[in-house]
Amino acid sequence: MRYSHKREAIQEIVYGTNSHPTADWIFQKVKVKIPNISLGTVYRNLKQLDDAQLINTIYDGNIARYDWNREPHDHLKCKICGDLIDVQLFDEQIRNTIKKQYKFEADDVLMTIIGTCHKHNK
Amino acid sequence: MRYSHKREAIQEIVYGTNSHPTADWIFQKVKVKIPNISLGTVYRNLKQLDDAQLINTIYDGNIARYDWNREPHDHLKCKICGDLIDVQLFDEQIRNTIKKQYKFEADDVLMTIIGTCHKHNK
DNA sequence: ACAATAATAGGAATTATTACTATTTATAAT
DNA sequence: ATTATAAATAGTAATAATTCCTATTATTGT
Repeated sequence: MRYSHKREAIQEIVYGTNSHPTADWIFQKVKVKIPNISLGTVYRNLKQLDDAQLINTIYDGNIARYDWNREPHDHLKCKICGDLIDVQLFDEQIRNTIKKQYKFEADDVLMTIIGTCHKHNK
Repeated sequence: MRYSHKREAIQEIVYGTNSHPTADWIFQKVKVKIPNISLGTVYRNLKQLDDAQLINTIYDGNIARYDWNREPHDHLKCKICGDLIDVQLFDEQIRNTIKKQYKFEADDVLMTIIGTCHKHNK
């Protein structure tokens, strides 16, 4: 993968937020610094960064979000405000159980817990 | 929700497969029985059936799939053949841990394990 | 400096899904 | 049974997210 000024800028933006941004959000941000960048370039580079294991792609409903956090982790999704919150659950335990119980070679455990976050406590 | 011949046919199709079909797959199937049905009708009725808790919507990457199985369960997704396999994991345990550890009122635990299914064993 | 080729802009194409509107249909009231 | 009502529908347009295409530009090895 050859160096590119634009890919670097895109990566910096993903690394600079905890908000699990969408491609379009990243596009809006990067456009401020590099006005002539195109949305296609953002998508292409996000894919390359994902392939290179530099970022992570999360599917939230039917929209892709991007995450700098490469550690195995899970998400709490608040059904009220839509926030995605990072949490660490029992990854290794689950992986091993699955392998034994279901004869399935597990690479990755994707877990999203839908509910209501603490901001909305009555 | 008023009775509809088409909704009944759509529901029967979802209930008649374990393949977690997409809206378009369902549309192709129902069209054989009811040739003048439209894709919009399929989407509208799938949404109504989901709202009425008669079926379940699963987001697989960024495509919606539908499932008759309303029991809390999880999925193994084979990265080679794309199959989604139903499994039962530790739902209650996870739900309770999350509630205590993260102050998050969990309604639903969505878990997908990415890996390689037994069909592809070398 | 230059050649090879990856990266890009800009826009078209694609895919999944939702929205709109005139017409049809289920069903409740007469 | 007839009629009134509002939900359901077909057919199509619109939208949203993403990918594809092609002529041009930029990076990098020599």
